[in-house]
Amino acid sequence: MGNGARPWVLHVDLDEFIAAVEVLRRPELAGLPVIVGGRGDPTERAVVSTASYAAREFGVGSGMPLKVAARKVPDAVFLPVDAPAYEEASDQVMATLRDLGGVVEVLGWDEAFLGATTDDPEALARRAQAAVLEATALHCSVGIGDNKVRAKIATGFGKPRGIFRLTAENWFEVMGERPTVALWGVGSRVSKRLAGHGIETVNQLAAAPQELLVGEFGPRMGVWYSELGRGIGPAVVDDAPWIARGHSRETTYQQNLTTPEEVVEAVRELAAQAFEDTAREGRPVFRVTLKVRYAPFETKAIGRKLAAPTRARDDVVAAATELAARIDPDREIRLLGVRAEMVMPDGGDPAERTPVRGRL
DNA sequence: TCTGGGGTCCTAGGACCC
DNA sequence: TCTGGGGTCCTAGGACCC
Repeated sequence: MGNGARPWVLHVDLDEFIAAVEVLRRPELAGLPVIVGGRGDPTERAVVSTASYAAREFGVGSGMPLKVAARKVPDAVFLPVDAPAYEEASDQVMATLRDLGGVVEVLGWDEAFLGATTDDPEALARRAQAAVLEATALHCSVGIGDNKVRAKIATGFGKPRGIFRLTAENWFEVMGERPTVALWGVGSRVSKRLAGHGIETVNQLAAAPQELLVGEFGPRMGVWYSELGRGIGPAVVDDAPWIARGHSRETTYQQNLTTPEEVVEAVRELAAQAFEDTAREGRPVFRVTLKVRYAPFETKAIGRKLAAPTRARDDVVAAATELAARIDPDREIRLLGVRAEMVMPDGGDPAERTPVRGRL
């Protein structure tokens, strides 16, 4: 064989990342049900960030309300979220991956794509696992694919601590009979809309006429879902530094806000905080958006483009305050958020953007 | 059973202009 | 009295991800 080397996409995903970082600094917690979320108080309104595998055996998972988790595992260890600690561990992991010689595209605290040309992607995957373990004492799983979609989905079949390869060759064999919601980028809503057209499985999505999907989801998402069903997706791993389009601050109140005064005060505070995040980057704010969650769970967005881009805190706070007047004062408010956008939503050439969701 | 906080991107539809 | 077609910009809202 002259050279079987070809480009591969690896998706590296840390196992129970946040819980694992906590266990590293508190070894006595190893093997116990550990649940990290909110301020670590399971009586508060907050959700699970990560549960250790021991806790997952009781049915606890990310996104679950802490109160529910506590009911399932009353003697679990509940810990508060410590973002700086996870960022530090994450930085170490990413630096280790970069040393492997490929292109690293960071997706979040605990995952990254690794693009490399090799004739033995499994060997590279094992090297990545060993290097990360040695540098950080953290375990990870690796998905190998001929594009990002397949690599990302493959990782799930490798967990924990494993490696799985998913390519055009075994795509339908592995994914064909699975429900569409198993696809990266298809959630409960889209899977229900697909089911409305009789599309329940990946096989059925792959066979569906593209015009049908475009009619249902629009020109971009329709085409995207059609390709997703066949496992088709972008294969270019891009290590360009990530630049945030905007920053937001939001808070869920332990007691619902009930008076206009409380609401305005909260909005001003959140706006000032969101402004600080943008100011730190020295970029102007183009647009301000308010997010309101009325009890029990109805979300509204109220936004406005600024007359002129601004770098002044007072402008951002004033715009948010003005928008706050449109919040219904007769309803109970359980969450408020303010987002300051530094790039217009339609900024950039749409043709250059791939609708892969989930970038941190 | 009760739902975080940080993001990204897409679409529908109204306003406005020629 | 009845009533174009096309384009752009903007807001609201939806959906998804970690």
